[in-house]
Amino acid sequence: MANSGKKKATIYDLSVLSGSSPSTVSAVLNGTWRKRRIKESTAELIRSLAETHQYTANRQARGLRSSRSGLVGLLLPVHDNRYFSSLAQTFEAHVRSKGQCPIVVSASRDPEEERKTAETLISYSIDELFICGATDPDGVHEVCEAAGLKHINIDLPGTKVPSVISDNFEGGRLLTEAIIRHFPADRPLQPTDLYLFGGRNDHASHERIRGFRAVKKAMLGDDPDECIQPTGYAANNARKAFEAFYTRHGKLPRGLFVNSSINFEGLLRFMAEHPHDNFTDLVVGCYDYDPFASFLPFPVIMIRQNVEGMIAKAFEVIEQPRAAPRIHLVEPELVPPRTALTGPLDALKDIDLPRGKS
Amino acid sequence: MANSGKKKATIYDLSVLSGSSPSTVSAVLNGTWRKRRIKESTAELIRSLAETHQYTANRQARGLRSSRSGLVGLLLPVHDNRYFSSLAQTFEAHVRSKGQCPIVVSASRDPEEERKTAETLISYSIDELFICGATDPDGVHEVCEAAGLKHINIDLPGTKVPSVISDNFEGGRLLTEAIIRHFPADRPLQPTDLYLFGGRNDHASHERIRGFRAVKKAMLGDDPDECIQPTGYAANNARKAFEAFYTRHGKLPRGLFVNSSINFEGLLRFMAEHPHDNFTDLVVGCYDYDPFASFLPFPVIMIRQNVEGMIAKAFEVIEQPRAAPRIHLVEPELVPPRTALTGPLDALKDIDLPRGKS
DNA sequence: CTTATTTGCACAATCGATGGTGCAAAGACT
DNA sequence: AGTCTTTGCACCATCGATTGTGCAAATAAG
Repeated sequence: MANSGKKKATIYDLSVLSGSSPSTVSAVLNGTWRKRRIKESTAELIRSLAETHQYTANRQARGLRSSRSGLVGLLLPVHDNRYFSSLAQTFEAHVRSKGQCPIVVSASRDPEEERKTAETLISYSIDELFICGATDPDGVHEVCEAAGLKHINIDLPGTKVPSVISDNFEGGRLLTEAIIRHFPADRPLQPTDLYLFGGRNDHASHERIRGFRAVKKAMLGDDPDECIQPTGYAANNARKAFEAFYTRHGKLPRGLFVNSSINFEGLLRFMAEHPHDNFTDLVVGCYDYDPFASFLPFPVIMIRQNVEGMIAKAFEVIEQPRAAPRIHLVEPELVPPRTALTGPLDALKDIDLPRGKS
Repeated sequence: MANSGKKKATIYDLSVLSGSSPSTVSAVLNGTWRKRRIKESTAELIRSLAETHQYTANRQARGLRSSRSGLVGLLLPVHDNRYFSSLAQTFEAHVRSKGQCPIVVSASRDPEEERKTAETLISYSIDELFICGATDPDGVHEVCEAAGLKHINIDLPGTKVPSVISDNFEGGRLLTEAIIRHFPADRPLQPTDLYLFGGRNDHASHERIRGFRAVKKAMLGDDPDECIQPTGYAANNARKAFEAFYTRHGKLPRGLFVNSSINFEGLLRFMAEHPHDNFTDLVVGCYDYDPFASFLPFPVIMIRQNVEGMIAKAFEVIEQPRAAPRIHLVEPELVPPRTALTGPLDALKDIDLPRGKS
């Protein structure tokens, strides 16, 4: 670590150096100087001084005065997940393009932590908050509302402000249909061959399950309750559920609808404990996309949510002064097995910096 | 979105309500009140008022006065990556446990953007900065140094302040050895059967390559230069390199050392374009861990970096007043094929909130 | 040469929390 | 009762940038 004693230059330093007042310096450096009829030459002098002294405005002071901070918050369940980190990546690009600074935090899907975390962000006077995948969006809403903070829901809807979410019903339908069609006509899937694992009592799970059941009923004729196993969003819970099924039936279901990649990891954990099983008669549909999962040794059909579309829509809606608290659906995309899609990172150039040191 | 007119309560509001002065309110609510000899009953009154009015201190005002913000920065190359998002997750837990607020941003491995981003964070008066995987750590150092900001390098080392990084040489050695040993004795690997793809002119790549070459030389007797293909950190560049090799030789190398998961994605993209190839005589070693990759239909040996260990070490070192700019190595872990490891998310309880609405 | 107008900028209040200082009132002590 | 402490708190400057207002000097108009 390092911490030299140097301090940052302030408008007062520059005002002394330039022989003008702090307010003049401030106006010049924040762009409002024409309105204040500052001479071009004065502005030029101050700008060059700022340049040589590496002046940058103290955001805390500016924010205190203007009660805006330039910070835009994103509240996630977790970072450590392909879908959410992709949201973070896209979110950051949008925020930075508006000249603001993203502040991304996670709250573990815990309602209490969600509210506390929102409070913390509010104490930094953030300008807007994007509430993503929250277990209790309306709880966070109360907190934002009390602070007069603009906010919007993503991924999981609330009832108080607009929500931008995936069309989970349609995605569930698409995925279920693709799983069923993947089986050959001579060995078709029976209703009890197709199970859904993962998810919980949230809007997304409900919709996906609704889509799953609708398609099952329509295509397979029946839709037994036992085939729905909303085991939550934890790999180990999913693993236990697969294990339990396996113990009871001596095999896995032929068709699996796995709700989210974290539960797919649970399936892997289960498989790791059964190294001699080949799972040849198995088709997995996963509501989430991961390129590696797509190439696993059994057919894996995936859903990729339209992250860029959702973020863009959310930024559009949050700017509308008095938008109604309706749900905006964004269509997800079905990804066939063995597909390597590009992501937000592909937009980056891969630069190489020639470096002096080895 | 929503934005009611309400304002947050301030110490001035509470001072009026309680009949005491703002400084008394401040002292009570920030814990310094005993030092100021405030009566217990006064403190109690103010605390209850703060409670009912949902008071939280304005961090910008506090930060302005104290020239600290409670923000701790993490500068990443990208969010959208299992390794870095796992670092973000672990970082956040550490920061929050100290009562501070994490602010995680990415700078795309671009030296200029890295410096600019650091400047932005500095303008928010962050208290510390963790520089992770930066292409030009010393460039960021200059910026921090000028602002008197404590900072430390992670993942890629700099020369000016301490660095906490993986033992990439050892990791490279481990991985290379495991790849070679994975081939049966009757069909052993030849020197030109084992290629390394990915990475660039950075410290981590150098060390991994050094480990790779050392083991190759020792175990296979030779180590041709052509087997080193540092194609960068972009999936498509890697894909092209695999394609080029394939075009030239009609097959892939039997053994592949893939430097980072993003380049592994490049391999998948290549494979997606060759759906009829089975790639049966192939062993991949990847310097990064991903559970799905671990279960691919060919043997995949992986390296998992010790994220928790690195973050913990970094927090330890950054608190040392005048630590020398040395490199702290953290040992990575070899992960055999078909292994589903647990991650930071497993520490979270999977709570379910019973909700009124469907 | 006056009066009106415009130009160019300085002054000072403000945002909310902090912390040094000062000073009454209450209590201790002689 | 008079002096000395201690207690309990108020007052005020401060952090750095923003912004409404005021006022000279320069210029234009008559």
